[in-house]
Amino acid sequence: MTLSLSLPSFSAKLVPPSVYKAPTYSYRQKLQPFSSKDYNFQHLAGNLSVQQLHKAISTLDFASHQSTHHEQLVNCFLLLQACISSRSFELGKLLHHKLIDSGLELDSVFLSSLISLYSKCGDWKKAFSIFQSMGNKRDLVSWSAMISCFANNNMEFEALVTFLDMLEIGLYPNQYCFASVIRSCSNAKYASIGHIIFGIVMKTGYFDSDVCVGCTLIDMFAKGSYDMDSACKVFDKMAQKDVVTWTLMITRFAQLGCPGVAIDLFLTMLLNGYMPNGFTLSGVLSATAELEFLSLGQQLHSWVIRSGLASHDSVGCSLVDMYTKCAADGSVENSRKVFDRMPNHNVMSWTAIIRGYVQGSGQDKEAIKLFCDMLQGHVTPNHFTFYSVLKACANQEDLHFGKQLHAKLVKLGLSSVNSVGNALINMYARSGRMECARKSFDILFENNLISYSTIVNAHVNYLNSEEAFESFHNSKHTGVGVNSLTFANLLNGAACIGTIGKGEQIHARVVKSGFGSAQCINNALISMYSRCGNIETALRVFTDMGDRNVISWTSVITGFAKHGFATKALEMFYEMLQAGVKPNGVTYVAVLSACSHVGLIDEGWKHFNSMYKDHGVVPRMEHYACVVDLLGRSGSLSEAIEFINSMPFEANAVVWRTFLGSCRVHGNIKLGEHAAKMILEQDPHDQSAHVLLSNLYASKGQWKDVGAIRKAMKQKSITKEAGSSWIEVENKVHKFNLGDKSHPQAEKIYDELDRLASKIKSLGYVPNTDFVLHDVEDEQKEQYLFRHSEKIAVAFGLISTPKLKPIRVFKDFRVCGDCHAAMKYISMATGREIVVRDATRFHHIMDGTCSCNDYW
DNA sequence: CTAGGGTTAG
Repeated sequence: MTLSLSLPSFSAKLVPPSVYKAPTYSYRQKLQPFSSKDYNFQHLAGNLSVQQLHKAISTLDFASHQSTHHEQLVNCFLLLQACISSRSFELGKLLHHKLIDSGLELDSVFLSSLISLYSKCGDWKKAFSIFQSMGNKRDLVSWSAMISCFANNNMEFEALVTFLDMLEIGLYPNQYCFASVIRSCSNAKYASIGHIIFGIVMKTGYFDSDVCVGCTLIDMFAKGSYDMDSACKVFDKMAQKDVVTWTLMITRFAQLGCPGVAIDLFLTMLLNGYMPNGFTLSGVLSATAELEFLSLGQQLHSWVIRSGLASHDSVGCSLVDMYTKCAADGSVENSRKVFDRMPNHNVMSWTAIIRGYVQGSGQDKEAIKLFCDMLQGHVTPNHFTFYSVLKACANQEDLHFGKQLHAKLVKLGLSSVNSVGNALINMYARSGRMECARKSFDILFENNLISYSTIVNAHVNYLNSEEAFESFHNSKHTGVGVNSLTFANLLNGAACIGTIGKGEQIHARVVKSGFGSAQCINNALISMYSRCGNIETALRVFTDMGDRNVISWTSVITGFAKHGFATKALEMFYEMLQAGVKPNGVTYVAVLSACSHVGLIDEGWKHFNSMYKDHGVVPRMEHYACVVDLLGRSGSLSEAIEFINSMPFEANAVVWRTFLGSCRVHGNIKLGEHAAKMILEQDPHDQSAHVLLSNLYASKGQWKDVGAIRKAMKQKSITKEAGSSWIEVENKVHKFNLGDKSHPQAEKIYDELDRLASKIKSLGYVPNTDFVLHDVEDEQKEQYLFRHSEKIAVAFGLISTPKLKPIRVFKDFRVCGDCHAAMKYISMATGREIVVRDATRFHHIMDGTCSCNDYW
């Protein structure tokens, strides 16, 4: 549906305000006490409690002759107003039904209020039927009420059409009408119409004279186009301001990521003599929470108590939230105190405290308990509540409760709401139930970037590379709630898989979205390009970005390290120190691994010794593992084991696994067995220990030992995960397993493999059957080698990509030694550059040599 | 009579 609106014909229909006559009729002037002697509505209507209202309405007696019809109407009208202002909509409806039964005729004033009643309780159909039944009794007020009703119920299109219809019949809009119609332009879809109406409002003068109109305009810019500049211009030009205006500006700045500005505005507001109310406080408290500005939060809290605003619902919620977000140690104590002292709890306060337990302290069991308490207290959870509880469930080993919630959510129709759906995806993905995760994704109302980023991350964690981006391809950028973190997540997904095509697409979206300068995005871009094999572009992003932090530097150093450019990595490291950026633990992992990838043993030692001494970074297990790798990889196995024994804490499986890897490379069975023993002591089911040791035996031809390990694995029901390789061609990821024939072009691929085999043999390639891990005849061994997934991926790359482009292959495990050798020959035979990323590093293979110098 | 401001999220 589109709405076309052209300014000339539109304004030609406007009648000047003086022509329009406001109704002279007023209920206020003709108040009379109603039949029941118990209530003097004239005084009480505004202050009736819900119980009193209920009694008054249920005891209404229209048959009584003590008062005239008009007096009865006047009093009913007051009751209706009381119902609306106390949000007792059910009572309001009861009143309406009683009036219908009484047969009293309702005038346009009364009917407009009824439209408002139904509008506010969400029953726009009823409101509309009243409006339609009014026929020619419709006046400006009833039109305004109807427009407002559509705006309230997310029917912007209908609101705008109604507005146009009203102009059509020659009514001139007043401030109420403008406020409603502008509100429906807060939807980004109608931003351009909003600008036209803005122009008209400027001419009418309502913009200067009416605070409400100004407020809706501010919101139109803030909500519809995230355009705080224009919002500020409206704010500055407004002749009249009040608490609401200030509050609006404060909350919008806080919501749009400028909490500092929000707090400044709050102070300016105080300096200008405005008295903040509950809404203001809750807005500024959110800003405070966002900045984790605890001391200001505490000051505001004491002010809240002194000013008596503590009983304000949303202030309580904001305080609960502020204390959880500001607690450096994640404690919920302060939040809990605020929560317990709140006079009444609603969905929001329950959700705030539950969220506190989940996010702050990770006390998931307590969060689930609170959720049950909430249900017991008959408070209905909303999708935010479910979001938090599902997060708590995701951390439980037993998904029983989580599944129950899922069933409940389906019944409530909430499972397709984005935030809930994302929480479900997360919950299932965490426990590896990818099918359930996928189903939760498929039923989402709106597959926006955030849900894509959730499912992509979920798949990435389980290395379902071909599925991860399958859906991303068609994703639409809805822009709703997307922030820099969304993009960073997506980039991380692309990086994990190594799909540079998707990575570039996301990069383009980032640029379009205006998040291009965000530091976390640039850091993610550096990492993405480098992990996808394009270190040059990674470096360019790094050079071009304005504001670099440790993460930016570390990302680029890691990039160089992984690509085997140790000297470049170390140069960057020194440059970073020169720039005055303090290295952290991750930086040292990058530096040490750079050294170990090229065998710079002395340099590595130097940094390991200086990290604490010169930069105060305490070496952790992973740093020790780097040194073990540094020594072991270079063949100094006995030094490595000496180093392990001298560590200040007991080596964990990671360290031993690193060492076992070195034993495999250098063929040392005795030390390898020891390492495997140490790993299995910590975890008898460790898969890598079994596989590495078995491979070590196999390479030495000790088939009996290989068999023994196989048997042991079978007994412990440990399965060997099959390694796989993948390659991206024309934006699609093609994944291959060992001996894979499932690809549609399998026949062509295997033909190419055969051709390659004979071609490279003539160049001197000798199959290295040490890498065949089964005990079979030599001839068969050779065939086995040519079924390796990395060779299949390379062959596919050769037949399906243009000649000049490098072939980028990814493997989830270490590349096999024979494949590595074969690829060097293949690069010679075909003149193609082959880039391989395996579990540990990159290999750039060209003209028969590899950037790793066969040291890896 | 009809209009403006609030919490929680990936």
